[in-house]
Amino acid sequence: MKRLKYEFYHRPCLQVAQDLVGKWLVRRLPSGELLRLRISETEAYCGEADTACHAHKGRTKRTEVLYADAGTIYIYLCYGMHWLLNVVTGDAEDPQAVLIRACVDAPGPGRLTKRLFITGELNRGSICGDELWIEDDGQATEVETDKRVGIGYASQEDQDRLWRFKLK
DNA sequence: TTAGTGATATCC
DNA sequence: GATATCACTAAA
Repeated sequence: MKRLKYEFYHRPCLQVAQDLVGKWLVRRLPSGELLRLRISETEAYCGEADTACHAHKGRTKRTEVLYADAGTIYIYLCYGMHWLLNVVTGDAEDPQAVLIRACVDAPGPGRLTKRLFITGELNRGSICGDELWIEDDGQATEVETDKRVGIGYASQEDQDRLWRFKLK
């Protein structure tokens, strides 16, 4: 098992999103217990030019994290009850991120975070730290693309982009 | 299909 | 200050 480092995340978000499929998301609980889930679905949100990206209207208190350097964790509360997990990619000051949408045995971004006890406390943390990280088992994976979901507010053009990546 | 839930952004 | 909106889920 190889732990993914800064260099992995310091690349264009489309590439990172694709490469994260099939990797292992590892969570260390305060109790010390380790939980591992295999990532089965991701989505890329590619900066201010992408109207589906939270940062497309510019910097706000909430999107500030997206402007941080690669490997920063971006977590926010959706619909008042679901924590969604993202990882910042690319250069600092370039607000792009990858949403971890699902793992094997944990379909849906909200369920995934619930299963791993992930909450807003981890927001702004590092994905290379000791609370949450991602490992590569070296196994080859087949990835298929699809349209992103839940972004009806974005431009038609952006809604049609195949920026969702799934384990085949 | 629809209700539930609360932070955030945007508008007074 | 108020309200509209949301990268969702569970129950029916």
